[in-house]
Amino acid sequence: MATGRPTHTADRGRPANRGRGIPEATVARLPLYLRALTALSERSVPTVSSEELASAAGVNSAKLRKDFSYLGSYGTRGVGYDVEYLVYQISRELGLTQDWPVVIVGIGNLGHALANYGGFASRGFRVAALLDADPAVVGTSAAGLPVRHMDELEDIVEDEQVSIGVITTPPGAAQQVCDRLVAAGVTSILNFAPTVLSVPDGVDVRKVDLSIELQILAFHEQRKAGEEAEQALAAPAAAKAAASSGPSSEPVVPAAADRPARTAAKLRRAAASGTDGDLPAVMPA
Amino acid sequence: MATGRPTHTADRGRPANRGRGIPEATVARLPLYLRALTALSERSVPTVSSEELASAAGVNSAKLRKDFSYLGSYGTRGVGYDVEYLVYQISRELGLTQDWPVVIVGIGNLGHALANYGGFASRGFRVAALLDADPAVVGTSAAGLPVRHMDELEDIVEDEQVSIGVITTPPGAAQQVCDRLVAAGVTSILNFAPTVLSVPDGVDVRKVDLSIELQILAFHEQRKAGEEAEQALAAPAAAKAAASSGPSSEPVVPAAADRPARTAAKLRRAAASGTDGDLPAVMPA
DNA sequence: CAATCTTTGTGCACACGTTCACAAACGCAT
DNA sequence: ATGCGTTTGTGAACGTGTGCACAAAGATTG
Repeated sequence: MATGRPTHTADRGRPANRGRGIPEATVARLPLYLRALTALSERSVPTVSSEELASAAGVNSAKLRKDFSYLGSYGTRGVGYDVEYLVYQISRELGLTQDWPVVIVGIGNLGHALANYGGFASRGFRVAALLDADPAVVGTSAAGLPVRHMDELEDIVEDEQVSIGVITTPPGAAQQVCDRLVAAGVTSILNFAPTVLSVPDGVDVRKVDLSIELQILAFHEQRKAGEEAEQALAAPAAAKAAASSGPSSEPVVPAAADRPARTAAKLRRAAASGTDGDLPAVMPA
Repeated sequence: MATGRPTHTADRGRPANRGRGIPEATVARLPLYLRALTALSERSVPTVSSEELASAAGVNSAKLRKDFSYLGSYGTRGVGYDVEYLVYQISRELGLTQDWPVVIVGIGNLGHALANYGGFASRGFRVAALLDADPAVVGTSAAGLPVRHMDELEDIVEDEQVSIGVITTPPGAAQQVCDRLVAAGVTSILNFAPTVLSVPDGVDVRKVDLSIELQILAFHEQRKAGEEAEQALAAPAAAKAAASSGPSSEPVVPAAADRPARTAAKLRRAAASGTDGDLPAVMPA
């Protein structure tokens, strides 16, 4: 998911995209490349081709080359990219060569888990403080850090120069916490609460929402079930046609036929719901 | 973030987008609308205009109307949309009117947190089982459910007709777990491990990665710091020009000037790193 | 029933993102 | 030094997503 950057105030007319205007889609992929490159670096691989790296990162090689072209020309034709150099360039571009203190607000199950998360400490991110409003939680510790009270938020943000905040509170408290973070000087927020946050210009918000991800998966799952149901209806006729032709012809049976369990489950599901329920069950008043 | 749907096999030439082809971007927003609508429904609001709903969901109203137009024409001109009816239509479109059993594999801190997550149980999603490979974890319980051993995976997926799996294992185990899930019949995977998963056609993967989100925020944070540094350099001249003109004219001081803490922190940060480090520090061999 | 007001649904233009395909550039062997 | 194989960097075509602006459609009022 990506929350678009906040309409970029003071955007003096740049020549379309050159100079420093790295496309948002590219920025979102740089961490992916960086991870793959770091793995290569640990195996002491000196250079890598766009094809190999693209495969490792799960993207198209042309896309990867274009992405890198926005950073400058760091490859060598006929050879590929220097792994170490690319790691450095991407790290620098992403701002990972500096220290990023982060506060986590809301130390419930999720906040606790994030505090312990390994991927946090790496890449220049450092948990500066854990905060919670609940007196029962304040004073306990998580991941070796004490949970401090919300009232200390402003002081911590100022003292530690925190510019990134992570919200893992219940949805009801999220906007309030967000406002306090912003007022204290935080300009980037990662929101795990299922709430739409409103922030002033110049503050970035990205959201992570388990429920939304599952709903998107469910949509595609339902669509797949519907399609297989259609294919199942069309299959007998096709099979019959195939049987009537010579044995040298390609089998016309749908590819899904070799996955009995999956297909069976989906068909049962498609039968259970209306599959193709184009008729509205209730009309509005 | 969005993992594109797997190139949609059997895509008989549809007239561009009509019939059932809801754009991916629209699908990703439907859960957002649904949440806002559910809140309105609980407050017994009968109808809502695109403007109001768009504001609640944090999107443009024209976009929202276009999104709804893909589902059909469920609004009434001059009035707006019937809240209850829209809730039903979106739920049906997303497949939330049916039951979606889900398995969570990897019951560490994060898996534990997700099992307890409230947004899980709602909207038709049900945790069918918690799985882990570690004998020390198997047998314990989380969120009232027993943690079962990985070896039971295949039986559970078949018995409970699970089609969605959530991976919260360490990165090293993710691909292996993914393969087993797919082999067992799971066709949608939500991956929390920082790994690129490869799956056969017809299987959807979506990923959630804290580290990537933070890196994207860091990039924009760095960019903002650089811009403010530029403005700070240009500001004195502008301020001088403003002072020389009459008191009735608008102040030319940049908007950031009323946020001392934020600006100060960023400038310190910009000074610490190269801000505009266009000169490469090391050249490749 | 006509005039007016509100709000939807969508045509259109534009911005953004993706992919193909190929010339230019480089290493290496002969 | 020349030629050959490899791989980058990017122009161009295409597809997707966004937002404006407005006609059409319904509600409402007199």
